Amino acid sequence: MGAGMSGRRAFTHLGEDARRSALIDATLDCIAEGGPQAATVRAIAARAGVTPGLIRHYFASKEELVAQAHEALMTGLTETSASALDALPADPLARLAGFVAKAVTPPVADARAVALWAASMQLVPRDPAMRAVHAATYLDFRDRLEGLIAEALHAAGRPADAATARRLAIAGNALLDGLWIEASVLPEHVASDEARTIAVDAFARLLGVELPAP
Amino acid sequence: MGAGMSGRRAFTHLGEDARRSALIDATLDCIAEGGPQAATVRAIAARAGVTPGLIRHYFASKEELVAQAHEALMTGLTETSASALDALPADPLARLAGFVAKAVTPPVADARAVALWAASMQLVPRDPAMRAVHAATYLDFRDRLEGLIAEALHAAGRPADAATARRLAIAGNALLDGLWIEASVLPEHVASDEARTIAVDAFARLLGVELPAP
DNA sequence: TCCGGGTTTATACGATTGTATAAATGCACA
DNA sequence: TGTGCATTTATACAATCGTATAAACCCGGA
Repeated sequence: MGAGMSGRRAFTHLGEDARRSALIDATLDCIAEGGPQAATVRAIAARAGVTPGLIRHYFASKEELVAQAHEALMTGLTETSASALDALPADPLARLAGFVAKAVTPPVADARAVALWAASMQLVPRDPAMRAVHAATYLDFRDRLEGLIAEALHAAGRPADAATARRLAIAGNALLDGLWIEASVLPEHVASDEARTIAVDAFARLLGVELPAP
Repeated sequence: MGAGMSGRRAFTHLGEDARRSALIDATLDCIAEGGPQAATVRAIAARAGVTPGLIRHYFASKEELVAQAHEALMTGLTETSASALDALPADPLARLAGFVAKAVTPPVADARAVALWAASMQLVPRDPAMRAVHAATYLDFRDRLEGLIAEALHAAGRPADAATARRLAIAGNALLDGLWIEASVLPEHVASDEARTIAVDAFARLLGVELPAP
C-alpha cells in the first residue's frame, strides 16, 4: 500500500496499561469472532495493530493473556450491570421490572457477549482461576437480584423470609440467564420486546406481585 | 509394552458405521475434556484406538467430523429427553413436576454435557448448519414443555390460551436452561436436590398451581 | 486355501502455532 | 539537542497442526 520500498514499520509508544488493555480487547474480539482457536498470537497482534512479539513482552504466555482477557470480560459485565442500577427508578417494583427488562434486551443481550460467555464457560470446569471468577460474578449478580426481590416483596406488602428470597433469586437468575442466551442467539425466535415482556411477566408470577411494564 | 521388536501394529476391521460412531464419540470426549482446541486429529485417533490417517478415510476433513459430532450430540440430547417422558407418571401435574425435576438433576445435569453444549454454542452464530440444528432442538424441547404446561393447567382447572401457554413455555425453558447450567457448573453453589426443589417450586409459582414433589 | 477389495497403518510434507532472541526505534529527560 | 532505556519490530526455531499418499493388513467369498 505504498509503504515505501522497505524499512521498518513506524510505531508509537502507548504506555504499559493502554497497550495491555488494547491487547486484551483484541483478544476478546478474536474469540468473539472466530472462537478460541481463532485467537492466535498473530491474529491478536494484527487486530491490535502491533507485531506478534509484543505480546510476549506484556504477557508471560498466550495462556496468561487469554486468562486476563476473560477476567476483564467478566468484571466488565458485572460493572455494567451494577452501574445500570443507578439509572433505575427508586420504586422497588419498578426497579425490579427495569432490572429484569434490561438483562434480556440489547445491549446486554447480544451475540458477541454470548459467544464470549460460552468460550469462558468452556474453561471454567478446567481452569481453577476461571472457576473462581465465574463463581464470584455469578454470586455477585445473584445477591444483587436477591436484594431487589426482597425489596419488591416488602413494597408489595408480602415480605418473604431469607430462604424464600434466596430460592427466588436462584430461580430468577436462571430465568434471566436462559432468556438472555436465547434472545441473543436466536433473536428471530425470541424477539427483543417479547423477551422483555416474558421476563417481567414471569417475575411477576414468580413473586406473586404486579409489576409495572418498564 | 512388549509389543515385539517391530512390525506394524495389529488391528481389526470394525465396519463403516461402527468406526464412524467410534470416531464421533472420541471427538466428543476430546472436546468435553479439553475444549475444541484439544480435539486434534491425533488426539481423536488415539482415543478411538486408531491411527490418525483413518479419520480422513471416513471424513473428508476434520471440520466435517466435528460437525457430525455436534449433530450427533444434539440429536442424542433430544432423544434422551423424549424417551424420559415415557417413564413419567400420567397425571399431568406430577408429569410436569417430574419432567422439570429431571431436567436440572443428574444425569441430565453434568459437567460434560454443559462443556459440550458450550462448545457447540460457540459455533452456532457462525455455522449455518449448527444454527439450524440448535434452533430445531430448542424449538423441539420448548414445544414439548408447552404441551406439558398446557395439560397441567387444564388439569388444575385453569386452562390458558395459546399465547399464554407459549410465553410460559419460553420462560420455563429459560429457567430450566439456566438452572441446568449452574447446577452442572457450580454444583457446590446449587446442590442437586436444591435445584430440583427450586425448579419445581418456581414452575408452581409460574403456573399458579400446586405441584407434587417428585 | 487363496485371493480380491476395502480397511488400516505408516510416513512424509507444508502450513501454522507459540516461543525465543537480537536489533531498531520512539520518547522522556538532561 | 543529544542520550539512556523501555518499547516495538524483525527474524528464526522447534513443535504441532491438518492433510496427502503409498504400503500393509484383515476378512469374506471363491
